Amino acid sequence: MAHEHDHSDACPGCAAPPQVAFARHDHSHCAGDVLARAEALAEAQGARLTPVRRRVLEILLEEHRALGAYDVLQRLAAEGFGNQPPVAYRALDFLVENGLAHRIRRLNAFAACMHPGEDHAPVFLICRECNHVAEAPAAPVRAAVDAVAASLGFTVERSNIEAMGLCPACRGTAS
Amino acid sequence: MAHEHDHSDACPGCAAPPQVAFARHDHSHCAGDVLARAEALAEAQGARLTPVRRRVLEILLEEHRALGAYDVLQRLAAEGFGNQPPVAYRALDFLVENGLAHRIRRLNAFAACMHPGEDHAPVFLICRECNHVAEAPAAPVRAAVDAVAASLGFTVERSNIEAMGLCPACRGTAS
DNA sequence: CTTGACATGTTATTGTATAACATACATAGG
DNA sequence: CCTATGTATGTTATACAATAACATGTCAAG
Repeated sequence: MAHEHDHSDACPGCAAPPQVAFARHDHSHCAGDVLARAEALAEAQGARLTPVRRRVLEILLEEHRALGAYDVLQRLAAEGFGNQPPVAYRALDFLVENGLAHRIRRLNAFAACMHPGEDHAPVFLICRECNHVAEAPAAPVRAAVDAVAASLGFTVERSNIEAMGLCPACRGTAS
Repeated sequence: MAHEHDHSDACPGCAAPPQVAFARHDHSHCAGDVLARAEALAEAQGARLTPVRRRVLEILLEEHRALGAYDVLQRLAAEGFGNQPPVAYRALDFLVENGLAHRIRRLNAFAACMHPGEDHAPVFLICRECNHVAEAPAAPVRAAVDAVAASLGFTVERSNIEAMGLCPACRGTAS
């Protein structure tokens, strides 16, 4: 079921190397790859990737963009899973807790993690035009956050960095 | 109406210099100072700091922490202003747009800006214990974000950086 | 004083998220 | 085998957050 994108030229958020995250490519490949790695990671962590959870992850990977909990729920319901909010939220929370998905607070939405097991708490680059989300390595950014926090005596446990702007594709098509 | 804090030893988020943001101090002083600067800034921008808007800013300054829109609304209603959600949201949106307050997405809440006119889009340090929010200078952090975004061809327009953790006071009282 | 722009007030609704409880399902210990 | 236990799922109901759409009021420029 390999296919080219038909929803956009850009494919933000795809797996490493980051340099191609926004480049045009067939992402059924990277999605499959991510799913395999996600399964391995879940196993390694003793987390159970049950049918609903796995299906939610697949949905996020297929859509390849940030999806609201109710969007996910709608798809689940259509496939015979429960059709009440907690079904979606529980699966999504599980994925987030286990590093298989991210919550994009600015969009009240969730997106599959494209680098499971690697750099958690990445920088999210959110295109305001096409709504696609890319993950960028956050190590230097987090270092800067830790530094300024430390100077105030604040201990950072988790950080969430979201940048709004224009992805390369949408900047090209600027109106 | 100067008074010492009775809700907490810490006073995160207070105005410059940042080194004292979390230090114990009388914040009625910095709040008044911020309010004066906010008025000046609004005037300079041709923005009208009307009674509701001004009152909302005062409420945020008095509370000195992130407040939900409905918390603000409740206080407004008790003082004879409108008691419907749009009243609070409009005032809050105005303050955010004019750089007088910030929206803390992680908390679905709003907090007064402690450095009106200075460094916008700061780093937010959110204490998970006392819920207090401090603003830290974000220039180096934003530089790091811009760098990684640029390497992907992404143009950053706005960024939102929120760190969860423990403020100095709450780390001391760790249970 | 009237027009136009902006601000406020109100009703109603949509969207997001969670509490609380009931049921099913796996699996390790008896 | 089976039953006790923890975990996962399903369902009902509700809480919390945000906005659409429209009516009214206010103020200053013409």
